Amino acid sequence: MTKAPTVYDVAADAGVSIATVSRVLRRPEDVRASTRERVMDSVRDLGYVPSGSARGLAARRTGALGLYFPGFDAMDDMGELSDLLADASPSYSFVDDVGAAPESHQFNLYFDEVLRGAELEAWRRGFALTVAVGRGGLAADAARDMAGRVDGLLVLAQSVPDAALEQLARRIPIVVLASAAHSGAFDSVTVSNHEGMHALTAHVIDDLGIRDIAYVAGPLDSPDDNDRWAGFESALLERGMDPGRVRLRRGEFTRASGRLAGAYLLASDAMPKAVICANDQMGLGVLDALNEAGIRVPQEVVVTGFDGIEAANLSSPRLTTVHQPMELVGRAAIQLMQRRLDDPEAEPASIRLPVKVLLRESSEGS
Amino acid sequence: MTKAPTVYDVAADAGVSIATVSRVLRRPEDVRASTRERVMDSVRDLGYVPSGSARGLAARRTGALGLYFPGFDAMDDMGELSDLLADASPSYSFVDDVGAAPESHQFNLYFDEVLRGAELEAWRRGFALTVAVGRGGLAADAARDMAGRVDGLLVLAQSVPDAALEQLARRIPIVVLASAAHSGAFDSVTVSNHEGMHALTAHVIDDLGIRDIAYVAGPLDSPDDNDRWAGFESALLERGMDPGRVRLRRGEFTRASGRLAGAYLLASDAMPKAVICANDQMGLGVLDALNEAGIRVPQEVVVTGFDGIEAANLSSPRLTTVHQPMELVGRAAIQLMQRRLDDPEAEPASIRLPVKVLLRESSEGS
DNA sequence: TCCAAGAGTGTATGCGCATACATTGCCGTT
DNA sequence: AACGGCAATGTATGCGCATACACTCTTGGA
Repeated sequence: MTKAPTVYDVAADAGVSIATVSRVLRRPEDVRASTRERVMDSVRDLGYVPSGSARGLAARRTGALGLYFPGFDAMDDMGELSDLLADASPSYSFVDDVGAAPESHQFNLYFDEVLRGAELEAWRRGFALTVAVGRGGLAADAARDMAGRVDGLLVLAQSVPDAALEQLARRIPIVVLASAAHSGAFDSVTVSNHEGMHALTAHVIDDLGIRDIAYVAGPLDSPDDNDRWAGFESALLERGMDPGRVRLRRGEFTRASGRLAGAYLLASDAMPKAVICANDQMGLGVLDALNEAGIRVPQEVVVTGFDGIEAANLSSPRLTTVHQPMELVGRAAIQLMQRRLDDPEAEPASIRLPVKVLLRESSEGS
Repeated sequence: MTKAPTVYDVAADAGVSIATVSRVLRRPEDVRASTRERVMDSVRDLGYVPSGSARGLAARRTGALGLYFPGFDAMDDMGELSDLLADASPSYSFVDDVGAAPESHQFNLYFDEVLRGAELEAWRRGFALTVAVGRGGLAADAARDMAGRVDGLLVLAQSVPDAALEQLARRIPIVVLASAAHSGAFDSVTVSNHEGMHALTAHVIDDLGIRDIAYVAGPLDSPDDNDRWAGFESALLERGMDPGRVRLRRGEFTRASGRLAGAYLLASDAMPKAVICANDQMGLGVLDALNEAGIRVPQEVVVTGFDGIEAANLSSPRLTTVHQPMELVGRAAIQLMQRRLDDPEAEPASIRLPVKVLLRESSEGS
């Protein structure tokens, strides 16, 4: 790891000026083939790697995009490095895991897929992708730091305070993901939460003939949750049913809170004929509770979720749900960003992606 | 999005020199409180965001770390932005998904978790994390580009050609993940593949009393696969069994190839009493094949996997497997990188993380 | 044969910041 | 009263590259 060679070193080695070295790397066709090869040889010989910082500074663009997620709160510390290096603990251990309760990851899957889509699309367009996960009060600082090192910032709903977001928007393009709230002010990508839940609810009522329905909602501050409830509500209203009379439980979008909701329903006088949940995790939790109580799904009660996470495809019975194109959300966001970078004056645009209602065994005869 | 304010603008606004502005941001305690506040006010008023490029250039460090993954090959294109914006397609659709075959994601889960661990740990240490996914022949270029913009590079085994890797190592610190091959040359993080598979195999032979075993291996070029096979092999040898006589099928680490392997075993004269698979995906595929053929697991055949992915916890029967601490791999890698950055002259270190043998229903009485 | 028009290359500059070093002002000492 | 020492701030420079502009050398047409 000797001192890193620079354009000057390469130029000297190849017997050309630094401008030519730069051209060989950025616009090879502007340089005569023989010169180009000579320079490339020097580049290889010296192991030259252009400095991203210098490039970014001179070109006024970094070639990187940022993706900012809301944070996982639970962040238990791990032992420090010294522990790991010095570790004399056994290299393996046995765990009797028979009969363990399945608790799949929290919301992670959602982010993972969005991230993958964004990464994919960013790469295709020649951008690097820098990710950051917001942590409570520091979100604004972290976002600012990030804003300084990228050409554009993708922000997941609720991960950055609005005030901070507007500040940043004065400096670099912002695309907001999964938040209907910001439509109009920023470019944004959302999914058809409303329509999806509406369609699913209509299916339960019209096709399955069920009118005795309970609803398991998510946190009040979730825009997704609001949209889904609105879709559910409108389906009821259209059919002359009163949403106010629906048994409503509110959970945390986790499997555990779904179990609680399920237990609550079990303890009530009469089970509803259908339990519509605002996301899959809670739907799976409800399934857990019902399975445990020996209630047959879907024969006695129909259960549905929302999101289309993998775990909903592996449960028994498999969970009917509304699939969100999460990877597409990430890709679409990058596309919007590209458009914004190409034309900074364009009107803010909003992409609303379609969802798929996946009818599975938790709502159908097997 | 007017012209971005710089230190000069802030300095002028606050009536100080640029050095003072810089100090306020980097070493606030070196500046008198009254001055500091005046500068901070200007920073806020102007919406100043320091340029990461300029900082990186002047300070000779970017404050970012890179994470380089081998690529997903299948990269089907999506419609372009114009399609999405103009899209008049319905906002939802119904899909009859009853009875669909569960095919969980490919290897993604593995990367997702490593990434999460790395992100977490990088954040804690004040680094940004830039991710890139290698794409075939361009891997070397992409890695080089990345190397120019970060202070250190984490590389997953096999994602960058060795020659390119050594080039880059001359410029910035490299930490290799999940590759025993590079130990000694680079800092590296691995898991106890050998020991884990050895322990699992010993359990099958000694505790379950099974000696009629088939092995479903992964690709030949996978170091993980090699290690696991070696662990399996050594367990047999220790017990006087001949690894050469084990029925061996080689797959692609995918569920589909696991199904194929299962079908092959079913078609053979006699089923073995245990099928040990080099990863979970293939183990799940074998389960699929056996379930379909009506073979009872574990009563007639024991099946095991390796990795500890979530899907292996949701199958029926749930899959006995060896859990890798994937998130820890990511975190440990960042810790190693930190150590290397702190002390560039340190001897290359290797962290080998312990695994957990998870005994579940696919190998035990329920 | 001479010149205009590129093609190819070099020179000079600035991107925005961190920081070494210089300068100023203030306080306590002698 | 003069001075040393330190805290606070300013001045000047360079980090490594892209690029506008200047310059030289060919080449083809008149």
